Amino acid sequence: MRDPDMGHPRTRHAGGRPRDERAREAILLAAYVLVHERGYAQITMAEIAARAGSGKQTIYRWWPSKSALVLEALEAWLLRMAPAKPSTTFPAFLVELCRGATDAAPVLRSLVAEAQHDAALRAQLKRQLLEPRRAALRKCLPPHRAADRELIIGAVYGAVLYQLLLDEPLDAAFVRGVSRMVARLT
Amino acid sequence: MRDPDMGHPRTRHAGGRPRDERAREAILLAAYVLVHERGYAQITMAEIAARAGSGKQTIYRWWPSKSALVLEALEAWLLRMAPAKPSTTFPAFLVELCRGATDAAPVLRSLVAEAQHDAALRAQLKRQLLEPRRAALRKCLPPHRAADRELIIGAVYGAVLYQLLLDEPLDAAFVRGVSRMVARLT
Amino acid sequence: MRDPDMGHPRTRHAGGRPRDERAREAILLAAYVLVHERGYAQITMAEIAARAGSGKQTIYRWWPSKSALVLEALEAWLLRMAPAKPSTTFPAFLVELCRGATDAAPVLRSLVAEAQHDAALRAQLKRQLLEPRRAALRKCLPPHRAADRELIIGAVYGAVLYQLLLDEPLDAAFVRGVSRMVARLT
Amino acid sequence: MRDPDMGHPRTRHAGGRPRDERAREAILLAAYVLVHERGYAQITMAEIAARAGSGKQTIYRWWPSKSALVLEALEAWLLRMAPAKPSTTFPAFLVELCRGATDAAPVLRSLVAEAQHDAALRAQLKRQLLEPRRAALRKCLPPHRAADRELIIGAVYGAVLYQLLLDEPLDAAFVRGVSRMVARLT
DNA sequence: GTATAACCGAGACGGTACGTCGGGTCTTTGG
DNA sequence: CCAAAGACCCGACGTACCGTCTCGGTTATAC
Repeated sequence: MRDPDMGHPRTRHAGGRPRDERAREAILLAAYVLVHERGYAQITMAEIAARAGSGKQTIYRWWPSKSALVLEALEAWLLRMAPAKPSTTFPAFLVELCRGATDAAPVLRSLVAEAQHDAALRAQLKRQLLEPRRAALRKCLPPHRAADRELIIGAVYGAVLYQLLLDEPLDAAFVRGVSRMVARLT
Repeated sequence: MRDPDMGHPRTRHAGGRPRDERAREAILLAAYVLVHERGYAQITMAEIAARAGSGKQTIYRWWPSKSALVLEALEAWLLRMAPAKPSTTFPAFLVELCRGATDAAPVLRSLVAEAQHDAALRAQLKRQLLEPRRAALRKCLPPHRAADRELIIGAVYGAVLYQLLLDEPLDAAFVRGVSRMVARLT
Repeated sequence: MRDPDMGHPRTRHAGGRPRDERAREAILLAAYVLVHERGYAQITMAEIAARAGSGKQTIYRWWPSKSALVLEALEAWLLRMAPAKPSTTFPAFLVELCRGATDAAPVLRSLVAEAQHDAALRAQLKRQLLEPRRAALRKCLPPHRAADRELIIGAVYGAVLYQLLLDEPLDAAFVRGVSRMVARLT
Repeated sequence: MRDPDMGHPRTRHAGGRPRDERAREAILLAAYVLVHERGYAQITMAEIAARAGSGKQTIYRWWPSKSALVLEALEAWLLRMAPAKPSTTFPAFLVELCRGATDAAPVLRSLVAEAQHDAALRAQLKRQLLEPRRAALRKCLPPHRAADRELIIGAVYGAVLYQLLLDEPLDAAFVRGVSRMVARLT
């Protein structure tokens, strides 16, 4: 979202008041926190605006919908939480993944849920959230036939998704089990 | 703590007009068909009532919410579609599972989505829909250490869930791949 | 309502269970009391039935609508309260009228109100409630030109209606004033 | 206890989109016209909103109930229809009154009806609609003892109310009759 | 400076669905 | 056939939230 026009280090801003970055951050934070606390469906745009000390229009000026806002709020949060250097072994990767997923669980779940009635959001979710992480996982696995590798990746993310969506824990036992399973497949 | 109707195998209906079974079935069918055709979020309770030739109040008398209704609608539909005898080998089971999941995809997705904002529905979904199918899958797998077996089951259902929720196909290639993967794990 | 078939001292009752007079009276009383206590609009048919210890259908079997029921309930009550012999002088008549109207005020008001959206009830109200009382008043007035007499009657009932509907008292002062006014007109 | 906006003759609109006066007028007009055409009970808030090209919420934002809305709609209509200069003789006043009451009959009746289940509306009706007109009538009558004068006023408005609520005409004959009656009392 | 333009908070707007309520009908069991 | 019970259809209610529009004001560049 907000692809900056490719080459201009700062958007040219040809007159008019510039965007208020403080408002932007306050909105993203408010969206994340509120959805985390009470769940996507319980939160209204008016409430996010009020918490961020902004007006609703300021939100709709920059994000097309509630779901797009929450998706970016999640991305921003993941970015803040990202480790200095990425994991390189599978178990380390999985630990990191499970930790992040557990922390952001309510938001993540809400987004996956919302994406089920919105094909555009679904595509965006895959492109912006999932695909980069699939790529990261790919680097942690030994070489394989491509089809097999993608299947394993699907099984790993699927298992995580299952635990996440059905209230099962993403704990150390889960990590150990999946790691062993993956080890046996490679 | 004694069953009050004293030996009557079914509750005897103690006065008042009995529940109209035809309305019940019409409502469940309408809910399933409409959600399947146009998607959960696009369908209103009023529309389901109209299609079923019933009043909204009749729906709310028996189901507490749209999601509870759609869950029961899905169960009723699955019951109608259930094969005469259950599969016994893993690939046959998976084929059957993928076929059912593909047919009911819009409804299934909606329910998983809705369950993300509703812990009670989530529990009900696990208990009434998932757990029986996990048990069925368990019978198709060779004996294992219990922990490993549950993990494999989670990976299989997770992979299916992933494909289902993210618009990926549950096709023959997927079935072959997962079958091969499971074979290597056993 | 329920014009008794004129000549049969008891309806012929050709087989089947006879009407339960106790239920009829309980319903009329419940209707009157409840409307008197809480007002027409606040009372539901279900509530009247419950208070009367009857079913809703028993009400609808004998009365076509809520307004018809309340009208008959009022008539029954007025009948019970009717004095042994009718007044013959105007002031005595007016005293009696004001007393009855004050006692039954909530019910009377509700009926006049309801009659405003229901032409049939309006006609019935005039025919069954008002016309007999206009006739009674006519007898208390000295002879006049017909047109003048009807106008005076209209002014008297109008003044009472005004006080009744607008929360003004139908007290001794009112009676004295109207009596003096009528005296000057005759 | 000082007017906070310090000399500004009209409230200064302290932020936010100001109330849309066009919507306000459209709603009042729609309410009046619809109630006039089809009757209070047959009209729904949704219908008024649709006819006014507004949303239901916009109505509920500014009026607490259908009856309050219709009362204001009637007042607005009476204001639009008000004659340039008020009548000064009683017969002229009565003609004017009967004409207005006949024109607005369906709306007026509905309001009186509704006021019977709502003490607040009843008070408002008396204060805003009736009291000013009683005062106007007072000026058309020759001096009297106060108690007698109020009684005459009550009888006149009562007679009009009676005709209005019971489907009797407010025609020339009525005006002549009442005028004659009042003449004899003065 | 002053004009212009895009921004900001606030909050009213049109619209859609919600879940509830009550009127009047229908369908049981039982007397 | 009547009575109690209670489910049924229908349709209006008042509320909630979405995403848009419109104010008064603010803060930048452009002239």
